[in-house]
Amino acid sequence: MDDDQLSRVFAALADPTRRDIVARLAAGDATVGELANPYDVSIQAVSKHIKVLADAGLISQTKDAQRRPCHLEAEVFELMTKWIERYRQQAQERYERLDAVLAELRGDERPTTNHTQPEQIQQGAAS
Amino acid sequence: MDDDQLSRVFAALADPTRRDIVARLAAGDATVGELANPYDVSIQAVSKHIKVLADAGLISQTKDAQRRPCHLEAEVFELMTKWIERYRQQAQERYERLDAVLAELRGDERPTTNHTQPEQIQQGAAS
DNA sequence: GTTGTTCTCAACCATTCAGTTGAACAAGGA
DNA sequence: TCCTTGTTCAACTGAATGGTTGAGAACAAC
Repeated sequence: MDDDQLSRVFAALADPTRRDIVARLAAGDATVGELANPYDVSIQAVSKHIKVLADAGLISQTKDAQRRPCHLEAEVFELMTKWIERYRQQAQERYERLDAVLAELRGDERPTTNHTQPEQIQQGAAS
Repeated sequence: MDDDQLSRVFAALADPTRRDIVARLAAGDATVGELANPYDVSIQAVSKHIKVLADAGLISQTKDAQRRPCHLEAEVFELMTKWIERYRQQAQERYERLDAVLAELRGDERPTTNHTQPEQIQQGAAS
């Protein structure tokens, strides 16, 4: 089931430590110990993080004696990008279409940026 | 803090119900009740999901009498895409570079697909 | 064999999270 | 005014999550 994998991928990347591990693996393969070094937490904790990433298919591990070098798998990123792009584009198109409609209704030529008339509720998202 | 927002966005999309809500909002704005309709869970549960999405900045809500129409915010998707693309490209480049090196080492011309020699460990990721 | 290294597994603890029910609030309609 | 509708808040429950420590497996080196 692809849906489940997508959930695992997003969940895996929801953790800053795991995103950091991914970032470092992008620069080159590394063993569990090497990856664990920069962090304050135990090796076991990092090992768990790596397992989460591997279960999501974001990384793979090979065998080298006692070592378990981790390798970033680029393909899964495309799965994510595809999902995101689909809805981003749809939303973007709707946005532009609505702007055009609003502009036409007012006999205006320049589409406005403020597409929703009622007042906005700001309840979170300190961006 | 941008890092925290990225965590919230990924965490928000790690839930299939919330991804579904996003998908439906991509087709057009909808109230909480409308969004809750298709699901078996209570309206309160969906209201919570919507709050998570709003806190992540993925959607915004406006006021219409008692109603709270939800609107998909396309900009945040770009934040994600940017993060993903950075590491996907790095990994891809490394992958291609390694293939080239391996090919050269063997005096080969055609780059192989099997870039890691040791046996792969398959511990998860039923893709 | 014994020792040291690298990593994972198991059990546990604290926190977070997705769901529930019940109450409250805000706005429109009788 | 009272009632209904739409939504959120509060308190609770059970499951999942991120961390810990301790033990053990697998391998290299002595």
